[in-house]
Amino acid sequence: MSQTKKDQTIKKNDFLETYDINQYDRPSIAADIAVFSIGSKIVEGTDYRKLPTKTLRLLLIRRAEQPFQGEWALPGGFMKKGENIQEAARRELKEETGTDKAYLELCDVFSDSGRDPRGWIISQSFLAVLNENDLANGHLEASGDAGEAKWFDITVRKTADKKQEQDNVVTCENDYELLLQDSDASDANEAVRLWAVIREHIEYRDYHEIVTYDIMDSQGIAFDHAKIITSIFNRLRRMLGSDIRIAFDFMPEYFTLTDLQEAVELISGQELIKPNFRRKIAEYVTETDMVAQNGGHRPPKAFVRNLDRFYQ
Amino acid sequence: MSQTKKDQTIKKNDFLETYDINQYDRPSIAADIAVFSIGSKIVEGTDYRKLPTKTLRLLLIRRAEQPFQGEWALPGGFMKKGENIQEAARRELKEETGTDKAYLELCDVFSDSGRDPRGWIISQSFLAVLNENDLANGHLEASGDAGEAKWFDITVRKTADKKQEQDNVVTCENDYELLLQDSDASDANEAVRLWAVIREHIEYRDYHEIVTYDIMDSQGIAFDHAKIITSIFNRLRRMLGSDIRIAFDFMPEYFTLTDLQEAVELISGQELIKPNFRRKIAEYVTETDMVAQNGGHRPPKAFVRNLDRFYQ
DNA sequence: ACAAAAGTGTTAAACTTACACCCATGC
DNA sequence: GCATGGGTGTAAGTTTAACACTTTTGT
Repeated sequence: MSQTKKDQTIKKNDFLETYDINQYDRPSIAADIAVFSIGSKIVEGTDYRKLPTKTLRLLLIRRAEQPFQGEWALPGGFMKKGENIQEAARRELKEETGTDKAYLELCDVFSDSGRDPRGWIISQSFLAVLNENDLANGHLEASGDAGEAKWFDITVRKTADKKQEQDNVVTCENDYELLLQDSDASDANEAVRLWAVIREHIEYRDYHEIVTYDIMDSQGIAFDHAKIITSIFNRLRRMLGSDIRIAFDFMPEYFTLTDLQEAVELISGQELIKPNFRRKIAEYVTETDMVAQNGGHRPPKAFVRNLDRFYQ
Repeated sequence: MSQTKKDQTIKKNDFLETYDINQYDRPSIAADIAVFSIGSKIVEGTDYRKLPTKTLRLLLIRRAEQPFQGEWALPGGFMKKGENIQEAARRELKEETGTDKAYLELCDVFSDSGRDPRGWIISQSFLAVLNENDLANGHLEASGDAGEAKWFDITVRKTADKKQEQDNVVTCENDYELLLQDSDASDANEAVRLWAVIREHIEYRDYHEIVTYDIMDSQGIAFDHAKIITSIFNRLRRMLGSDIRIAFDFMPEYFTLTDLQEAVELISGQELIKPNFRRKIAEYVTETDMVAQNGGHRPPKAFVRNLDRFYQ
């Protein structure tokens, strides 16, 4: 601060030897990943013509240890020295799913003090999107390290929506109900069912916004992960609004346009008009001469991504 | 991992007492902030009718200590126990600029090992936008802690643009020239002039993308901050494309539509057609009965933000 | 035959883009 | 008077949105 000219001649190496990084308190860094996919519900005994119902799914891991033993958490783990946070996330994702074929993007950072009872732990949250055909053997395995892994049908519903202005400060409070249901349960009554209510609190003051999330209620979801899940889901929805390409990450190499449209509809929560949708994504896909066989109706053509137009 | 049923009955508190967070290596966390504003160049002796030329500016701090002593770095500092990363960033921003009236948003995380010679240090990078009228006394002060602070005119220019496809892997290499020039230099020859070439490397493999930045060349910019600056500038430009509201964060409470348009043009690097621009932003502004006085031409009306439409 | 889903064409409305023009001011 | 910037109108082109219709299949 008040260093003189003379002091500045200290050599770089001398400095590095006297600098002790351990004098400061430091947090642990975790990468937590919200892995989304789309799965189909096979319902027996329905009309042979009908396509299976699809659901948006989130991958969760049952915690084998304290804290939050037995509750469900996002897959993830601690960052190791020598790797960067993106590498840590990809390593964890591969450990849990066995695949590298996934979209992976850093989203937000959760660093409130007290968010983890084990100590000062910061979570770098990631959004991942994959197609379940790319899983190690086409399905999840007990990958060992973190306990049981399961897909959950995810529903996020806005239940309240409040806006008020006072003294040039605009405050919005949005409540979201997060519902997670065991995707593969044969008996609906026996299915694991997780639940949370999250309040998004947006404050616009002096023309800048501060967004915070609070957990109002939570059942069976470990740590502050209900917050993280809700915020990443909202981000996925927003992303889709400005760039349709994220929908393709749910698809396998060959896919039908109806599958793609269903993906967009599931994420956005809105039905789309088929011809309009097809015009919109036309430039991103290439028709193949293959057809899918899926029931008592005209077989749909299979498409692949049009890489040329896909990447700027 | 191979915990038995019996072990799982350990009580939460017992667990917490035996858990030693210090057994793991941990990084330090810094918040580094790219503070942008728009400033005017007062050129003496030009036509009395002409408006001052505006430039996009970035705030940098001259490092008083090793490492990188004498070079210029983003304002920022280490996160403290008991605050979250957003609070740390706002604290640092206030220390450097004296204001709370700034847009502040977490962008990316820079965590490559070896990025800081002092040890394992992760940078959480933030974008900040402010209007210089909101600075503590209308201008920067030697705020003490971190040394000399200065505004730099920032220019980012794409100098190369390569795209190739091989084995279903698309690779893009974009080179950017980053130029930073002392905003307040009276003599152009004596002005501090910082410079870097950054290569953005985008790899699309298995339908997911990995973006990395490399510093090809750098003059006078500390740490890997040339990377951070370039990536945040690109983010600001992209943001503006999808949401015009960020442009308002450069404005004071009362502003003219020409000032607003100039802000958008400076960030996007593109000239806009006045009537079209005005139609686009019409819903975000409210006309006042005040006028600005700025030279030998029709005085422009002053506008304020239309808060109602501004926030959803 | 029929229900389900695949796939295409048409039109009106909304928005974007480009350009042309007039107005008010200080010197 | 004139150069500079403030401010508005209009028409063509493009995109979006809604709807109606035909085609193909397995049982």
